[in-house]
Amino acid sequence: MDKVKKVRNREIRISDLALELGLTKGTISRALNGYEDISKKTRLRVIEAANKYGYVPSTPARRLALGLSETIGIVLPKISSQPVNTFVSEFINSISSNLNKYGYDLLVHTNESDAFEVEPYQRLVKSRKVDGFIIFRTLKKDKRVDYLLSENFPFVTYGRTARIMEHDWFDIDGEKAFEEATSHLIKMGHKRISFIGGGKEFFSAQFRIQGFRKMIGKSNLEKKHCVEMPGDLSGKGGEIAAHKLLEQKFPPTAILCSNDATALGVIKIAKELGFRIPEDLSVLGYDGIALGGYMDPPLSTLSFSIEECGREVVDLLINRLKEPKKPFKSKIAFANLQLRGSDGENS
Amino acid sequence: MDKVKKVRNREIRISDLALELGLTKGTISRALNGYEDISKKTRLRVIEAANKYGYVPSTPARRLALGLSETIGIVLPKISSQPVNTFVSEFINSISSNLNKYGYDLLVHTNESDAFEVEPYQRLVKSRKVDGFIIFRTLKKDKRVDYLLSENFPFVTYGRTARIMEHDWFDIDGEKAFEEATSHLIKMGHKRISFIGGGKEFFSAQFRIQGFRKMIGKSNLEKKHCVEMPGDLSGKGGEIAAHKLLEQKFPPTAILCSNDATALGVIKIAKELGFRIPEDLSVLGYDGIALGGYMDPPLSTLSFSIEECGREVVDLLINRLKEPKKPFKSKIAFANLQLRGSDGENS
DNA sequence: AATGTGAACGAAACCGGTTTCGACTAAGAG
DNA sequence: CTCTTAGTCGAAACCGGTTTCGTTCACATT
Repeated sequence: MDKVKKVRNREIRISDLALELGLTKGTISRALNGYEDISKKTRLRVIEAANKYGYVPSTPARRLALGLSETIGIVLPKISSQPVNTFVSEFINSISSNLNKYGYDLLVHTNESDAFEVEPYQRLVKSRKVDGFIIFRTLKKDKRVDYLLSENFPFVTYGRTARIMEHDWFDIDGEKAFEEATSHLIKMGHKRISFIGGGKEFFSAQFRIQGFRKMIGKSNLEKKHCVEMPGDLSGKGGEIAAHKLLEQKFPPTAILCSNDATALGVIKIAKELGFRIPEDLSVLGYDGIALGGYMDPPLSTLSFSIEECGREVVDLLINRLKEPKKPFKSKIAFANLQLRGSDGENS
Repeated sequence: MDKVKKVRNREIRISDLALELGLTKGTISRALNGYEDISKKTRLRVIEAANKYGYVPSTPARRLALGLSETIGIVLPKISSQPVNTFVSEFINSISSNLNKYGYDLLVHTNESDAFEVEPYQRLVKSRKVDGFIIFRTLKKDKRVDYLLSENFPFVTYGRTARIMEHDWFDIDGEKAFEEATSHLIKMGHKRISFIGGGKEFFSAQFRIQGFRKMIGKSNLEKKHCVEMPGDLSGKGGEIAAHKLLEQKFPPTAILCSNDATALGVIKIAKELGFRIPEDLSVLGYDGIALGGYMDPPLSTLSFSIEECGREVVDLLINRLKEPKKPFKSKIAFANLQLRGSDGENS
């Protein structure tokens, strides 16, 4: 691979500034970085000159000298996995915006193979391109977490893992969310409530199904009519599960889905099979994607703030970088039942 | 702001390797970078040792020495602008994946104020954090383009600008797309076809409306029944425009929308007003978002490959970096009419 | 045997910052 | 009028690579 020609930039360097002011670069550097041993007079002189000439320190040079990259890495799965969701873009948006506040940059890397491979993380660690990671879509046994822990490399997860006590994390309380959703459906008089899960590999799937089971268990509904179906968090997965559920002799009157995409698939098939929504069938999703509001009927869902997710993980990670020794922190946020129209009373 | 403590990494450095092998770091460097003046024997010895010890060059050091950041920047608008679309995440996914092939990283920055401000670009240029930019959602008169051209800084746009001959760009042929869509509707027997535009600030809006006008002009339809409405590329904008269009004495029998979000808003209002789709009203969108397929009826749209968009802009930019003097290149791709169910014959 | 040649590597400068340490100066203390 | 001391700044090392230039040595040449 032929090299990119280097075009030394004509940007002003610290030595230019030093020459101009008759100082040494060490002094310039300390003046700009607020050291106490620089007189107020020269500090002001330096700052003024820096502004005048538009001096901005060379990031590569700073990074080398400081031994820091001031960059956080995030590894995305290949898009194919969830093309239906705006989560990733909103999450990245929030993360980068919040990182910028702290003077950090966001490096986005796309995984070529599997989203959970360790390899891209290794490369980024060894090449010293990032100071920390944000990991999302966590697994219970997560190799990425294992690797970074073994390297003692800073990171935070969005989502819990089996090693919850050994790292910082932020998560939405999926269990509680599905408890709420389930009891809402029970209150609405539904007797046959089904659940479509998804992404069993994700730890989050367990919490969601637990919430469902817990409330079904507490109720006096007939368990055999409250079926749990597997899914894959895609619209297609919802379609398949819906076929199986709705073609039963006693089909559910309400279906709780692990995410909105699944719910959309369910609604599609339900309509094809002649179910009216919400009269014959209530459908609840999870994610709160904006497009759900434009469905017919508008999708009822559990929504949460992605902006908050980004902000929280960034705060946790920055604190970790600042104080590596501090005990690990975690935070849980809640999803809100957003009833828009795809759910109703059981008649 | 207190500084992050520096934890000098225990990663192996080039000097460690040099010591270990009894060579100098210059020799190690040249051996690993394929210089001709290193004997095959030592080259192999060096490579072997590098693998054995897991040596990976420090990126900050390389970047400083090379005067390159090997990083491409992209500045995202604050999410509020288009929460309905998966474009951004797919685009980023494709870009980062394609950049990785060339050994480049992707730096994602989020604009705090306006998407079209120059300021974040300036900061990234002056701090030497990136070697080039990918700009999207271009304006006809684009300050970002003006700035980067004035600095002679490499970039490529996704979307055309007024200074089309002065930079590399990739775009979808919006004019042709809307020509096709319009003539499709004409062929289906529609006599009253309306258009809802959007994002007038974007250059792309002009091409789309031009395509519409051109085909309406060529036809013998009554122009007064082929209304053009403004929009803002949001669902809300579609709703507002739909109200105005459909509450006319002679409402359109087909509405062509500048994007899918708008089309969803239109469909929502149309249904509320009692229009059956597609029997009473055909609606066409643009973008090809996956979720459109789950609408009722599934949204007909003009779709294109976002992966391709990412790949093309990356190729253009990398070539520019490799050969800064070459004449500018551009490429146009086409959108495909994807008829899913929201359009039909005019009865 | 002296000279020329090319292959292979070492030495050192350089990239542009940061940080430690020491020197100088002026003011305050005795 | 010396001696400290604090306040300022310069000098230089350092971060970890890359690259230029020159040296060394083996070997072929005459």
